[in-house]
Amino acid sequence: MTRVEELTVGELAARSGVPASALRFYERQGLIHSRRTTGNQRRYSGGTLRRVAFIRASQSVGLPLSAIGEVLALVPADHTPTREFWVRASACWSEQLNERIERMERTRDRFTECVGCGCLSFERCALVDPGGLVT
Amino acid sequence: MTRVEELTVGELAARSGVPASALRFYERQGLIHSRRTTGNQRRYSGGTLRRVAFIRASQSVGLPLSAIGEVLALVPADHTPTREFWVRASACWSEQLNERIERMERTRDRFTECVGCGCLSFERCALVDPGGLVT
DNA sequence: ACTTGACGTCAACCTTTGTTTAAGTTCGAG
DNA sequence: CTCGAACTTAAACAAAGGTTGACGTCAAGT
Repeated sequence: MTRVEELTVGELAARSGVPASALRFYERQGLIHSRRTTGNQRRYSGGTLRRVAFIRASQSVGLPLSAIGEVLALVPADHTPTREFWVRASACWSEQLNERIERMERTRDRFTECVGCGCLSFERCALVDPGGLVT
Repeated sequence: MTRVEELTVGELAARSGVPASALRFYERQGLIHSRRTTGNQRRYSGGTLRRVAFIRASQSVGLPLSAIGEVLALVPADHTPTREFWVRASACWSEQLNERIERMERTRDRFTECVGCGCLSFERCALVDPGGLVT
């Protein structure tokens, strides 16, 4: 009977939907961790599933692995993280997401405005370097 | 006196704020076009400034050059594009932007919900593969 | 014990979006 | 005409985020 507590790469891959190659890559990058069997195979704790889900969710909104790694560094790898860890991590993301959403809304509006206003003068109109391009 | 009608790479770079290397790259990718002098130097039409602005604005919201190229293919390179071309291009972007904004809002809410609900079970909760991860 | 599928490492490769460098050519002001 | 600044190309390099392949080992079923 397989312990639910520990997963092989393959199992983690199957459960998380993330290719094993990517999981090994994440591990090389220090985003997830494993213990090794005597035969040098990886064994992931069940909590790793959560970490992986967090990684993919974060990626899906455009965050780079490096940023994700920084946040995950705050989440203990071994023992189950307290709720607070995830709350903090999420709060951090919400902020970033809100910023991005705002930026996109601004840009969308600018697009519409710029074309709609008839100026069509991209050189001087709001569309050009609205702060989003330079930043 | 310099014609405003034609720009060298350097001038286009200065005016658009985009490095000449990037402009040459865009040209290789077919996003912008130039005529060549007898000495094989590039000369851009004034309208290229608009195309470049469009490219950067589009990029700033995360659209890949390939997608931008497809839309720009609809905008005539030589004669000044009719207003309708830009309207169409913009409409296209608005749609995509709205989609992305919605996706991000959904993800943000899921984050909050997931952590807030106390389940913290990323395996089964809404955060995991909300459709945004697979798509 | 043997076979087979999953696992291990390492290096090479891929895509995107450019930048840098080297070596050589052209432009245009004086 | 001359001279420096600006231009040309091809190719190499970068960084992110992995994938693929080669080749070897481990573990589980029969």
